[in-house]
Amino acid sequence: MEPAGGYCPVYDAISVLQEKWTLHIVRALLRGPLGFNELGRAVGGCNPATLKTRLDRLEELGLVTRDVHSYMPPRTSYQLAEAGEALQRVIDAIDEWARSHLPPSPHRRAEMAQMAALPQVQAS
Amino acid sequence: MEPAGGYCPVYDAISVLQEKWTLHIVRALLRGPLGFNELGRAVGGCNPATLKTRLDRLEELGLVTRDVHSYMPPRTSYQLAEAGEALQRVIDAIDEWARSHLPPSPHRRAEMAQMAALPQVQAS
DNA sequence: CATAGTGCTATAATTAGTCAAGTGATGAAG
DNA sequence: CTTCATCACTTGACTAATTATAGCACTATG
Repeated sequence: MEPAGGYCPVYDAISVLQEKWTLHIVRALLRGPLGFNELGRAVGGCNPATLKTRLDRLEELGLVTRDVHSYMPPRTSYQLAEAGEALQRVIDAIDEWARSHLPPSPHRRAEMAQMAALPQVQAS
Repeated sequence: MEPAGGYCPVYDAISVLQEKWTLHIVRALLRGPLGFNELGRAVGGCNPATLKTRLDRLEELGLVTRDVHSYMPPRTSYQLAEAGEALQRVIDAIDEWARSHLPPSPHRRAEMAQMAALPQVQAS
């Protein structure tokens, strides 16, 4: 699983970032630290097993830090380390690309059609 | 599988880009159009079944165009459409992040160690 | 006292991705 | 002239990743 000629950091980076939920997790944490379940909900339906796997990975890569406030009752918070926050640029780039070049999904297209059909409502 | 509050294009974008091999494919095509097997090799060993699935998806999203030059013998070339090329910004952002914040993989670390010539250690 | 919440973990089932082989025409090599 | 490789894939069997579901030990709320 290597690029044709030699090793490059971008290849590695892509391989990390393409893991399912990873970018969603980072994006959620960019707004501030969250607890485990809280994060799961923010991310939109990632199940706990996968979430734990990802968070462990992100922690070992130094993108995320885990603070255990109390064991019982359990209370933990996850937040981005510096390397994690630096992904803001990547998310921003994706954001910009999405708005200008990604065709809306069927679901969103339906929603937009609905909004367009309704009488004008002030959307700020 | 939706974010907590409403739908946003970034979420959709991330969901597309996190599919395995997708970003690798885009990155390979950024250097110019490629044939099917050629692309598979450039991408670093993606198998044909997955490659086809991804390319079909990218085509339907309008990121990639497929040109069939001849059916038999088969000759096809894949290249980025405008929306695909626009991902250059995203790749660039990942590139920059990778260089400054991603710890080298074990493999690369081994390579670098070798190059940096460990002090007084002779690997024979 | 039942219910919902915390951060997980275990098990099983589903889904996604991989591997190996094959297709059918063609060009190159033996 | 036979064999082999190459092109762009397809097929089917397999494995790895992700999911649903349940549960743990415990607190806080109603």
